[in-house]
Amino acid sequence: MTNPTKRRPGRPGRPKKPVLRADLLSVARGAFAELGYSGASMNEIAGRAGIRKPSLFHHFVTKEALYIEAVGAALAPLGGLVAEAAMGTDGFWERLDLLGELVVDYLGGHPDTARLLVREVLDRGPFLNDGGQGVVRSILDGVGAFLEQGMDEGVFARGDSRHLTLSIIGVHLFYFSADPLSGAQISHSVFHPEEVESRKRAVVAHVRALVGTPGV
Amino acid sequence: MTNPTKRRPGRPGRPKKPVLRADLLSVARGAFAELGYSGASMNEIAGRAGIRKPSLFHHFVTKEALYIEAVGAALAPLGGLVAEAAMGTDGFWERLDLLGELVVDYLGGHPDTARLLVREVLDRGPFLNDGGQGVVRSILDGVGAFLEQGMDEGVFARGDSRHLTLSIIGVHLFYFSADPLSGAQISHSVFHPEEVESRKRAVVAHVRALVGTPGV
DNA sequence: GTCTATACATCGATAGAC
DNA sequence: GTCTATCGATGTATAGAC
Repeated sequence: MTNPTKRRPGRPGRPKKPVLRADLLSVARGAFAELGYSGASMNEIAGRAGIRKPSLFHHFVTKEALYIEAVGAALAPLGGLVAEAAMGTDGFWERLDLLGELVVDYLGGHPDTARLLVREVLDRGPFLNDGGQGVVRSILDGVGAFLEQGMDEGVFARGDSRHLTLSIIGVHLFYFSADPLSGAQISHSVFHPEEVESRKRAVVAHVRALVGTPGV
Repeated sequence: MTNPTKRRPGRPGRPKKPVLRADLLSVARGAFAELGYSGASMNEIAGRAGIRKPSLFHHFVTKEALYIEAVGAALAPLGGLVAEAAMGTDGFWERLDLLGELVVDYLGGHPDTARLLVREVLDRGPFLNDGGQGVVRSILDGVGAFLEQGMDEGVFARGDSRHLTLSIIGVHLFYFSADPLSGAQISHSVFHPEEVESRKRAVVAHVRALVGTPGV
């Protein structure tokens, strides 16, 4: 065991360049989005980041802690967008369009987010109920409250805001989470800036049409 | 080892009542929908079915084979619905409404299906490209072709059928795959017959609104 | 057709050298 | 802060008794 003459290859030592915590979170986000929580192992994530598994455990005490921190950072901005739109001073339709554009920009600019969010919903993960007072549920409730607000103002027909909210969220999330299925017929990825602009125009029109639906 | 006098508890033997293959597939479907492919172990599935792991391997040579057979049976009927609607002789709007109602009825009547299908898309599983000539892709293409047909007939404004198709599918799938998030504000599950009827009315109205969207 | 027992890989997580 | 080495549990899959 304690044989100082026999040196094994790849002996430990001082790291040339310690990896940044933010880089680890980014890599983890990609792995969780691609493989899911169960499918993404700590060994896989560490390998993608260029370090070994125990080094990853040095930065995050458990796999769950890594997941919560990685996904939480990706989801938080979405709640902010909804809250901003609901508190705006413009007319309802202007705020509705703006919210749609901001969400598409965000999901289109951060390719892991929609996939992560949908996985979280399917898995009934920690962000549905507890983690940070339920980020996912707050996003959902925020959209619902925003739509109720428009109904209260008499801007559009009163309908079932719950069905409307879930349909709108479905329109937003499925498209970006289903890549490359969504982009099967186009030349470049759905996350290409040009395609994000195209989707943005479509979503704004679609959401306007949905919200204009007579109550059912 | 070979001690005939010492009998262990729970020794093997003839099964009282052999489990049916269809029951195993049903149980596996539920487990894959709930836990995902990686999260659902053969041990877990066997346990839910009331047998042991090696007995499950006797019916299905690998975990992947079990998954493919279980999910394939759940997805196939959806493709049939789309194909039927596209070939109908009624007017376009009638066929559009009927397709929406049939799909909601199917997804609402088979609680695992939407969740399985969305997981398959997120995982880029075997049904996206190969398994049975790409069931998922054929469903997507079928809806797109149906919409193009309506445009060709001049029934509604020509728009981007790709965006339209993906938005409509998002409306259908997210709602049922996000249970119980979708049913957070209602008293009973989204799969309760009464709630399925409610969703059906909403979806028909939403899809009509989406399809009536001016081209973008 | 079901079982016990087991092979072998990988899982999350830890110990301790450097 | 990174590493090698290892732990115990669990993963897929198999052998062979009944």
